[in-house]
Amino acid sequence: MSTIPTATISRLVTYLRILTTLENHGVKNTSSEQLAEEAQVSAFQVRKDLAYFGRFGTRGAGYTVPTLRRELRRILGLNRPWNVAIIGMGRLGQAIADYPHFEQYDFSLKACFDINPKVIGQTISSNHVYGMDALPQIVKEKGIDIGFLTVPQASAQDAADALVAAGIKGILNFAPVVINVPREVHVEPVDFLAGLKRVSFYIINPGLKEELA
Amino acid sequence: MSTIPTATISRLVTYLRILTTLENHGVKNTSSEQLAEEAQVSAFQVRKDLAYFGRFGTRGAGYTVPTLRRELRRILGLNRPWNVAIIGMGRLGQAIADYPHFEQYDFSLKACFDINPKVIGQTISSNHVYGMDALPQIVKEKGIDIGFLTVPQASAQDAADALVAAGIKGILNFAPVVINVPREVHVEPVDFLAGLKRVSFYIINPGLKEELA
DNA sequence: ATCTATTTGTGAAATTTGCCACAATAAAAC
DNA sequence: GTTTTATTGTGGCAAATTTCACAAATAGAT
Ligand SMILES: NC(=O)c1ccc[n+]([C@@H]2O[C@H](COP(=O)([O-])OP(=O)(O)OC[C@H]3O[C@@H](n4cnc5c(N)ncnc54)[C@H](O)[C@@H]3O)[C@@H](O)[C@H]2O)c1
Ligand SMILES: NC(=O)c1ccc[n+]([C@@H]2O[C@H](COP(=O)([O-])OP(=O)(O)OC[C@H]3O[C@@H](n4cnc5c(N)ncnc54)[C@H](O)[C@@H]3O)[C@@H](O)[C@H]2O)c1
Repeated sequence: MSTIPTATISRLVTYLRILTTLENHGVKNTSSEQLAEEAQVSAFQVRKDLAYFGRFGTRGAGYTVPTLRRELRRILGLNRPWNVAIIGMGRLGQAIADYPHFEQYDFSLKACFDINPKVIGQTISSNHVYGMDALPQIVKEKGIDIGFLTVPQASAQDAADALVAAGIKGILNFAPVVINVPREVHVEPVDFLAGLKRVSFYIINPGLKEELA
Repeated sequence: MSTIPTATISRLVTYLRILTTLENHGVKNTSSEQLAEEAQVSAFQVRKDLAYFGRFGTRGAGYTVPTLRRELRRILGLNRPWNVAIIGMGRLGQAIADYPHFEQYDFSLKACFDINPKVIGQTISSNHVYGMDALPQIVKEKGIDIGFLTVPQASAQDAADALVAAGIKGILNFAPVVINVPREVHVEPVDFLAGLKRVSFYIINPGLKEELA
């Protein structure tokens, strides 16, 4: 298990989602073939991705939906609660605070932060908004693991530094900029404008899309 | 120019953003070294990425910021206006309609759509909300190229089918599901929950992050 | 109990992507 | 005008990733 492709982790998330949908529909068994079709990858790929972590199927019969789902949740670390905080309670931060689907996945919004005195002290979706100076203490007290960075581009590095100093372990970066953090902190970009620009490129270069069977 | 890595396109978007920031700060010249540092990749990578599309620098001197920026905008297709529509005017759709930074990039929000009779006919951020039956006609009339898919997971495939039937060329998919479209339509996922789950994995597996110099 | 039909798990090949060294070349210094 | 310095552009190599073929194993049929 020396190294695992990033793309594999992304696909595991997709497989998990498909398994959840199957389970909700009462489906008991599945196969690499079915997962592959839903995820739009090859069946080889599904099996190879799973093989990085162990053996989860039975030859000739395929996979048991609840079992594989449980295993993938364990592999991805989703079988434990994660405490998250939002940094920057502007339009996007507020929209995310309103989003009800976290709890369903054992992600729990524990605190909100902003730098604007007019916003600090308000209550947004039944969450108190703290000032940035309270960050280290609240992170420690509430055991916050992950920060959602929803501040303007120009403030993103500063806010990220504050999160790192407070001892956060992962950052979901919504700002359209590459932020610099120590290696032990993991950053995932969620970059809407970048996606839009990629769409632009692929529309004007239709030939450059990789062929799919 | 047979095939260009997807990762290269993502990095070009990053380089463009860096160049825009540099230009706004009045910086006239730059180098693969500087771009590499800001983008957190190697200088080789920057030069290789650019080499797919031509020669843009002068040896010994580096790159001229406005020139390289203009070239990247051309390569990415950002030197022309793009007309976009939002499908699904719930919390996220509304937040995006409010987002003012589109115009700055020659992306123009031309129409909003929903399936809920209570929402249809409303005006959101000075955009009229149309019913889904109006999609084909409005897409044609207003020359809409790109659709933002912000409907619930369960409706995403249906709404995507409607977009495809209406003749849209690209989709930014905010729903947490893999949608199935013909090859000539390009889909970019913007998947917040998937990012969150990847963070979870990398927090519990700190050893699996690729080494960086 | 044996055979047949499936479908997984995996080593090896093929492909893709990234890395690196260095020749080419332009600007600056002298 | 020549030399020095700097930095790009690129061909070849290494590493990572995907694809593939097939042996191993299991469930179900006979
Ligand atoms: N609004 C959208 O639809 C949208 C979509 C995608 C990405 N984004 C990105 O998300 C980020 C936020 O966007 P927005 O529209 O919510 O912006 P916004 O201006 O509405 O909100 C930003 C908030 O961050 C706070 N802030 C600023 N500096 C801070 C700091 N150093 N520490 C803590 N808080 C700080 C501000 O007080 C403000 O409340 C931006 O980077 C934007 O590009 C927004
Ligand atoms: N709210 C967030 O912060 C957030 C963040 C990331 C991703 N998402 C994803 O974005 C999507 C939308 O989230 P939301 O919170 O805005 O949901 P929402 O329920 O508030 O809004 C969804 C809207 O889509 C409309 N709709 C439903 N089916 C439709 C159809 N077939 N055609 C057209 N319109 C249709 C509904 O009438 C509603 O107005 C979801 O897939 C969600 O998972 C939301």
